[in-house]
Amino acid sequence: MPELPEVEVTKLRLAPQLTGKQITSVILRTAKLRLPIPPELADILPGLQLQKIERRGKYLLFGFDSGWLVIHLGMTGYLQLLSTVTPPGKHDYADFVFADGQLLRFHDPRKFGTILWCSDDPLRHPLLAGIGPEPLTDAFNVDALFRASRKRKVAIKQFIMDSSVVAGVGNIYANEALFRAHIRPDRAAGTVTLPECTTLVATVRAVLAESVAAGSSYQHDEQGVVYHPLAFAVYGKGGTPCTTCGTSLEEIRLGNRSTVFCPSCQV
DNA sequence: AGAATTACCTGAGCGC
DNA sequence: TGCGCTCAGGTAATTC
Repeated sequence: MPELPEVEVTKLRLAPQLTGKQITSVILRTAKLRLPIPPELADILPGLQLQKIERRGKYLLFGFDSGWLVIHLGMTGYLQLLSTVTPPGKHDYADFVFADGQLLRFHDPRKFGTILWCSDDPLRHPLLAGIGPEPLTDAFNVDALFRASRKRKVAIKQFIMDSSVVAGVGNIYANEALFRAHIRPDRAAGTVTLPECTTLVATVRAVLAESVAAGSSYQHDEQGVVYHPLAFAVYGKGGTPCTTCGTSLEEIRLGNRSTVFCPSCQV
């Protein structure tokens, strides 16, 4: 569920609180995430000072002098920052305790998240090496998108959700970007024209950037998922009138993902 | 190679 | 009240 904006906002929230702080202890409560949490984290991290927090796609990268702590929030993960040590709840699977008493807690009911340790460049880790261009940089551009999509038969929505095509675009923002670009999500990627690719690059950037600026479209925390009521034009709104033309929004499934679009506005 | 499908996991919501 | 079912979806692995 956390997509790029949610991860970016998490980074922005944590960086001022934790940068420069030293980790004193690490508590791991399960190794059974989608990938096992490396148990040696509890030995490696204590004593290290957090230098910086970066993001690549939906991965958070916590930089230390001797390596990187890499965290992916999966579907239901979130990072809670507590000012004091408090008893863990049911799905609190990792605690990172800092010297000033702050506690960074990883919570993930569905266990789709990932925690890794990289002793060298995390961008070369197999899970990150194949990630496509960052959508909010020039690396994501019309030329690259157009070229990569030629002769591809997969639906354009699934195409832009492919992390090797562009980083960090999940189901929610794929729906929103295609609505704004007036492109039907079930079109074969190879049929999307150059002008349409131009528009799509712009709308992908726009929906992500707007969401980051708003502090993400939703927050997933101990209170559950909280959506900004007017944040989405189509996501979760199948059967309701299109905000542009009033036509009933259509809901289909693409690659087993809920897909909503306006059959009138999107061609 | 690319497309399609499945697995991983648990909570919420629903029909009965 | 509770059982069984479906859905939610990021990503990797598997199959065709």
